[in-house]
Amino acid sequence: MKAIRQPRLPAAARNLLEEALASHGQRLTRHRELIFGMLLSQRDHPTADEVFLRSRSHCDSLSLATVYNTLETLVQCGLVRAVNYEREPTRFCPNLSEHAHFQDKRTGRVYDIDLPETVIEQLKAVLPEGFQAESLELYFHGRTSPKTSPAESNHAH
Amino acid sequence: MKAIRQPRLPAAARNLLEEALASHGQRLTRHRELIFGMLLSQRDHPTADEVFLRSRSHCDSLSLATVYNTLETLVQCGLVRAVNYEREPTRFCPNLSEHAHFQDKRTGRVYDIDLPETVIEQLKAVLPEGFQAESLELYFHGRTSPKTSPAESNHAH
DNA sequence: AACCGTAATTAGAATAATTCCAACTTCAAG
DNA sequence: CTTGAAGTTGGAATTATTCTAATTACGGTT
Repeated sequence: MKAIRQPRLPAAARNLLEEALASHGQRLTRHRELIFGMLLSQRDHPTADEVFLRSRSHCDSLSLATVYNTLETLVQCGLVRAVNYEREPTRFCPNLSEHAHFQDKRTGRVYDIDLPETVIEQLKAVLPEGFQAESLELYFHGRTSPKTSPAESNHAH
Repeated sequence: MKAIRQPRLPAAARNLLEEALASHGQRLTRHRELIFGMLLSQRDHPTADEVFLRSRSHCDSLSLATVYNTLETLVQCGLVRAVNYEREPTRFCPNLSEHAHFQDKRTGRVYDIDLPETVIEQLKAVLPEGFQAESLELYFHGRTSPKTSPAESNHAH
């Protein structure tokens, strides 16, 4: 697991990661740090395979299985959301705020769409008696007009 | 393609099917009629495989490939919606009204949730300039309380 | 610093849903 | 009838993901 030159995670992100892992009884490892960092540094909703390729350049001897394991762990810990469009491979998105997703028909690219708290309330209000939602996924699919379509990453942060 | 005893489709449904197919340059065939009928008669969001098994009992020598083809055709024609939860196999749902889906954590069962027009408007209003949605999928995931949870099929019709 | 036990990682095999393909059949129109 | 396009077929191929069994790393304890 020789790291070639592992990019250091900003302290805030590192703490977030460490605590989220700890609260789920998991250790902070170099791989988890690396992969979480990769997701944060290029927020374009990569697939597991893309994460693998990107991470590989920082750590040889990283296996695809580890990437899957790690992404799963991050999802469990609530640090990352899994984004499933149609029957495309699952994409991953470092969480932070509640949001929906929008996929551009033409490019396949996925964008984050902020969801105001009020809208989320409204959505949950749509459920009949007896249904308790624990999660909610909202997917749009359509076109972006070239003029206004945002750049590669959604929120710099 | 010997039909053993193909259930006849109600005239209304048959017309709907025929017209939707015609408007997309497709023929009405026995298989398409059968499979559409299967979806209508048991609206529990079956997977392709389940549709295959159910249809098999009415038509021997039906192939799984045809089921996939036919379901795809029905989706193209707007008669059926594909429902994708997590990375489970795609389920199919005969359309009619705009609605969301709710999956029960415990049973895995999927329910239709009516979406009032006003809510849909609100949702589309959430999109920033430059995003034009052509479709919208809303997925809930959670628990149903046994008391109030609905029976097998969502809307008798 | 060596030891232990558990957690993490690994490579590769296995799985499962879906798609592809090339041959065959059906059917409507001429 | 023939003909050709559309529909169907079984099986092979693809692909994302999960599983497995073996190895390695690591924190806590002497």
